[in-house]
Amino acid sequence: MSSSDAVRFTDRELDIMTVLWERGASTVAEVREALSDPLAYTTVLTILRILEEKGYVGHEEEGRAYRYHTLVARKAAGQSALKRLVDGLFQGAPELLMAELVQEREVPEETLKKLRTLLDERLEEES
Amino acid sequence: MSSSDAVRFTDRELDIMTVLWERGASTVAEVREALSDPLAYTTVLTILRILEEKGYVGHEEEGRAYRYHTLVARKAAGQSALKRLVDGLFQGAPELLMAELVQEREVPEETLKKLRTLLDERLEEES
DNA sequence: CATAAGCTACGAAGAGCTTCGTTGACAAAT
DNA sequence: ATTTGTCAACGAAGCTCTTCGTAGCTTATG
Repeated sequence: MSSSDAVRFTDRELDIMTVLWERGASTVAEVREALSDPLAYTTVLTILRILEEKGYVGHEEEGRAYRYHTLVARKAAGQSALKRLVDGLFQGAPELLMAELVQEREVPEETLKKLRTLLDERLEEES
Repeated sequence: MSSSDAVRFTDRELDIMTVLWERGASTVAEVREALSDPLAYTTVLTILRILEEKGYVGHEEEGRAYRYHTLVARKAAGQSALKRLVDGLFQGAPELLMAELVQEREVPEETLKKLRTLLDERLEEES
C-alpha cells in the first residue's frame, strides 16, 4: 500500500529541490549559484522557507548561515509524480505509458536492451 | 523532431479535458454532469473558456448552447507531460522511469509480458 | 404579454506561486 | 568605532488558478 504521500512541487520548488538532491545539503548562496536562472538571493531563501514549511527540506545552522537539506528522496518525488501522471493522462494504466516510452524514437537501442534485461529479471522472480 | 508544444493543464483543466476526451464534444451541462466533483455551472463554463483561450478546445454553436471539443489529443498531452516528468525528476533518462515502473509492485505479470513483446518488436525493427 | 428556464459574458474574491526590496542582526574590515 | 558585508525575517506586489454570483440575452411556457 505504501503511504499516501502526495509529494508535489511547483516549478521553482523543483528547480531548487534538484539542486539539493544533486549537490547535497547547501546554503542559500550555494543553491542560488547552482541555479540556471538568475534569481535574487531573497527569492531563493523564500522558496527554501516555503519548502521547509511544507516539510520537504530542513536546515541546520552553520555559523551564521543555514544549510538546507532535503527531507524527501528524489525517488519518492518521482514515484508520486509518476502515479499522478498515469492516473491523470494514461487512464490509470501503466502499460499505456510504457508503450509510449518504448515506441518513442529517441530512446537508444542500448536502453531498450537494458530494459528488457530488467523485465526478464522481474518476470523470473514473479514465479 | 516534432513540435515543441508545451501542452500543459492545471488540475481542474485536466478534469475537464478528460471528460471531453472520453465523452467527445460536449456542452457545458454535459461536462458538468460528467465531473466527479460538484461544480457550479459557471465554474465549468469559465474553465472551458480559459481552455479555449489557451487553444486547447474549440466550440460550435448548437442551438443556443455551445458544444466544446478538444483541439489537442490526449496522446499529445501525455507525451508532453511525460517529457516534462523525465526531464524534471528522472534526470532526462527515460530508462530510470521505465525501471521504476517495471519494478513497481502493482503492475500485473500480464502487463509485463505484453510490454516485453512490445519491446521485442521494437528491437527487431531497429536492425 | 409576462414569466420562467437555460445560456453566455463579466467580474470579483480568495488562495497559491514567484519575485524581490527593505529591515534588522551580527560579524568582519578599515 | 564606524563602515561594509552577509545573513534571515517580513511583507508586498503581480500573476495564475479556482470558484462562483450577478447581469443580460434568448427562447419556451403560462
